[in-house]
Amino acid sequence: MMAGVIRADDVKGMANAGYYIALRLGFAFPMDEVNELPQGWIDYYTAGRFMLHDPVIRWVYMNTGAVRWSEITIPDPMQIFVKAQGHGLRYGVAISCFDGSSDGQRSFGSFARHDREFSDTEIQALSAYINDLHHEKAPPTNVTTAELEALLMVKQGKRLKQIAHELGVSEGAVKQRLKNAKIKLGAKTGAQAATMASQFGLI
Amino acid sequence: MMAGVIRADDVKGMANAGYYIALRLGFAFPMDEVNELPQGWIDYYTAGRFMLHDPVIRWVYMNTGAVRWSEITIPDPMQIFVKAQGHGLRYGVAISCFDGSSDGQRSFGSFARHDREFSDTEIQALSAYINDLHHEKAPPTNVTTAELEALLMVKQGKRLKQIAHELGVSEGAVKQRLKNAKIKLGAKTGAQAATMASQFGLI
DNA sequence: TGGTAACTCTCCTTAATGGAGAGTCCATTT
DNA sequence: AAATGGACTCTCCATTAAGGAGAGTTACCA
Repeated sequence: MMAGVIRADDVKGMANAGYYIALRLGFAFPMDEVNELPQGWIDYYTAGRFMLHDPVIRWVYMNTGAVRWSEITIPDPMQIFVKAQGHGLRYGVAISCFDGSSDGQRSFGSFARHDREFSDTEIQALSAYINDLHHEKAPPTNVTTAELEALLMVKQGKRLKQIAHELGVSEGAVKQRLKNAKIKLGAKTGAQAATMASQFGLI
Repeated sequence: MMAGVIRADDVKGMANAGYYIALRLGFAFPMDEVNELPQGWIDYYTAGRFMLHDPVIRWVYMNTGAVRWSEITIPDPMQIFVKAQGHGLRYGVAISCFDGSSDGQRSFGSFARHDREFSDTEIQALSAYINDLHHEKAPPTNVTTAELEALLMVKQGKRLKQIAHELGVSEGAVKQRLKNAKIKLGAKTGAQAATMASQFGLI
């Protein structure tokens, strides 16, 4: 039996009661998140501000690796696991991934099923998935200040002519900076480059 | 003495040891954040994963209004306040703002000084500032599905021609959708509209 | 039925993009 | 002290894409 590479579609099938992924958690909050939990649970959780009390959150902050919800020993005074069951989130696995090399950023996911525990194979596949996403979202480090400066101004809705004027360089220079930025970010358009840099927290 | 309207520049002077603002915290994480804390503290805080233990964070999650750090009674087993002092964050105020009307989103800020406590007037001004930002960041609700669909594809680096083809409409139609989206978002260019929609969590 | 709002389209102007090439500033070699 | 290579910056030009003004088409609601 092989784990194989899995994609977003496979995850939906595997976590049939929903899942949540937070990518590149830094100082306090992540760079990106994927929330495929049931809307009812999202609303209830939000209104109740459960995050700080959620044993899953506490576990992923403190640990690295994977654990079934049923194996988490952190106290649950607010009965969040019980409340989650009411929304179909009965069995689950929490996965936390930490890239020692980077600036302390970690990513985690919490996946839920309503019918049975996750198998070891599934947990392995999901761990690999989180790990992949974590590395995919690693921001490029070679984008120069001049390039980011131009990207920021694009994000702010400025035109190339205006950017050139404000920076005191030619329009051609601005174009080149944006062209370089696009290559480094792997973006096809200026709009995509600006949103990517924004999500990476570069600008 | 008047509180008056304050801007980002004024905040830097008022919180002379740094500040942190999280805007529109929903399910777990905020839509936007401003981090003007000292880099040394950011690194230490990140590496130590203090967030879940930080009495300030716990306070702003549970309460609405403003409180001086010295008045917070939540236990601080990890001595985060003491550790913060080593980075110049000696006196502080936490401000939490909740807009009952919206979908449970709240915003908060934590501001620090190294020399003295914040005055009531300052706290009032900072509260107003957070409140303003909170309302400024309220996502528009009138952007249509078709418009968001087009914005998403712009964000993904697609060209108008390709978007039109994939959606089965004319290129002019796509332009019109983007124009409407820009008006509703208050954006000057498609790039700005896409990044704004992205930060609002609309796409 | 007149008003309004979303969507659609065309025509024209202006802006962005991509390719090829060249000068500048460094740090590393020769 | 050249020479080399790399990263960055800038120019020019041809092509393509985006933006703006205006008007037509549904469809729905008062």
